[in-house]
Amino acid sequence: MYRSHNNSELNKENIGQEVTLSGWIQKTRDKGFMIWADLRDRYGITQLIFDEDRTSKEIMATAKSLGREFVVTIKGKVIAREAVNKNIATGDIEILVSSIEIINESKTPPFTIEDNTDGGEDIRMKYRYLDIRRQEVREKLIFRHKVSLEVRKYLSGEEFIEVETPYLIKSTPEGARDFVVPSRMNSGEFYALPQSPQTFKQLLMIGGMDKYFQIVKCFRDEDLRADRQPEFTQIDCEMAFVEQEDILNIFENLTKYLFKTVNNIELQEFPRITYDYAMETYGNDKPDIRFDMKFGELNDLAQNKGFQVFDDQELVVGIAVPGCSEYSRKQTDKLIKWVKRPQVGASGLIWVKCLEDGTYKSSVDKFFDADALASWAERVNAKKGDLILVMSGDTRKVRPQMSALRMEMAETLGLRDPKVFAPLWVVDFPLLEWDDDSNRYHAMHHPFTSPKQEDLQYIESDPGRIKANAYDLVLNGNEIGGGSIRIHKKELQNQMLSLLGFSQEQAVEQFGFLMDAFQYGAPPHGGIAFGLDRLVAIMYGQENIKDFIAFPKNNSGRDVMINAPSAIDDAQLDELSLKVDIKKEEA
RNA sequence: GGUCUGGUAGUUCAGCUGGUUAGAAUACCUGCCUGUCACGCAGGGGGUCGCGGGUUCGAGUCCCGUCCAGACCGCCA
Repeated sequence: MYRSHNNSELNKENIGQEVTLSGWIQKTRDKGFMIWADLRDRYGITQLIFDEDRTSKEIMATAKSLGREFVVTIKGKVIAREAVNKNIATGDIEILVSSIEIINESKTPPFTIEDNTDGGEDIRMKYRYLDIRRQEVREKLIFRHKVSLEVRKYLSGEEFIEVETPYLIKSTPEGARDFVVPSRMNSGEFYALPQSPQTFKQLLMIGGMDKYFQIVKCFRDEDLRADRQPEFTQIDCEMAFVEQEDILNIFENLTKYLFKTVNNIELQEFPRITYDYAMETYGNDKPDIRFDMKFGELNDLAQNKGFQVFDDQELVVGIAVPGCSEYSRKQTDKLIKWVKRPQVGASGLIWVKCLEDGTYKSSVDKFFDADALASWAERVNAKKGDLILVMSGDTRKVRPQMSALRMEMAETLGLRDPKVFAPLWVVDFPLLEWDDDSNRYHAMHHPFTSPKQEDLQYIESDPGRIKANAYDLVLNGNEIGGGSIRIHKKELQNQMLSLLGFSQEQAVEQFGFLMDAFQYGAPPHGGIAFGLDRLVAIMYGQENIKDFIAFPKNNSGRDVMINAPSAIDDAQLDELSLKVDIKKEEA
């Protein structure tokens, strides 16, 4: 037998009992006459004691030889500690060891297995199995498990059915790049891994499943970020006979339920704003509304007053940064430098200090008098003590730039409190998005999103102004879910695909199966998908999703532990009828 | 594809304006220690300064290239 108890459950009640425990040696404290060892498993830590008077010489010698991360099984008696430790659950007791077996020795780990580990990200990923022994990582994985479990409970309670959909599917040109898998039995042909189970869940609706969900891996071969992995998990949902309102309600309730059961937080009703409002007010379709700093458009107040920088620009926009009117020249210069970085790409930044005495000081005092500056202050809702920051230029450039600045200021001012949760719905997304590179419209959400009925009239004349029945759930500046009401008629789907530049043949080749299915009584339907990794990370108060994934990939899509991806041998290539021809640039 | 930051002991980092034998903490090893729990004390071992080239009397430090890691922009229907 390896254990009668785990390492967190013994306490005063157990004093006198003979127990068997197993685990890893966290640390030994050798005082010569007495040796303590912390025995760790996933539940906690129990202190073992060996001492000259009560422990045999042989066991004493074994105790001296214990190293970090040795796996041992011990038998012993639960005794009261002379000096208790209030910091751990088992702090009242210790185990006087009567026998010990070293099950497996361990090399000295490359980093310490502690909450404040000395290991950097690099080394921890290479030895991820050691990293997972740390309480911090373990807790995050358990937290994720709890969220998944509650999702399944809630949706099952609402009569959703979890159905698995295939991973080996068909590559499509729309959207992200596909990961492809060569087929041995069909030489020269490839499967693609799903970017989402989108068409399958729609087919399930046509199949009458009515309410479907799946906690499912999705794959996208695009560049990565702190909150983006090439394989990631979605809570994928679809419902038939519903309107947008039904979906928003159910999944708002799911979100509230998760926060209640997992975080013990009661969320209020989620605000709903339109995409257009989000862009005008926050310059961004996933606004962080934990703080204010709403955009104020200043065109009418600031243009044609002799300041050439503003004149003839499409947009002049400002925000009021709270409590920063005392910024020094050095600090404002730093901000100007920051917005000029290539990542932001602004051409400049104007500042106005709203001083406590009611006067203004600005970088454009030559061009604007106090009355003018006061009118700006009113427009951007600036109070005494605030710092107004203003940028100008093309709307589609300035908005994201100002948005980046808004987030940066919030970050510096500590307004992005990870323990505060501000969810909202962004609705009425545009159906299409013009792409200069390919010189055509792209679906903003995906090609199956239904246009709003009242905008169908623009489908020939001005497709760009069509709004969609599409919505995102945004939490603290992150998109954590997105969905839409889908098209369920063949004709409209065809029209949509042709808007996206598909020829009739391509449309049939790519999505003929779906449009065929629409002809056999497709019900109206719609759905949503949540990014589970991101949701879990944010609920936990973090934005980096790596620690919530047991074995994540690094920035370049590599698994540094197993060293994947890697080359495959010629025999394997032969079977797949593949030849690898890596082009190397000639010097 | 691009921008920025970093790469020095097992690990995390410091190392200025180029100058003698490259440091700290921690981890590791040895000894001591009668209640430790971040134990303490004394001692010890441990370095291809990512790699290649260049400038220089002299390079961890400056320059060029390259690889790796991280954050971001593009990209992510």
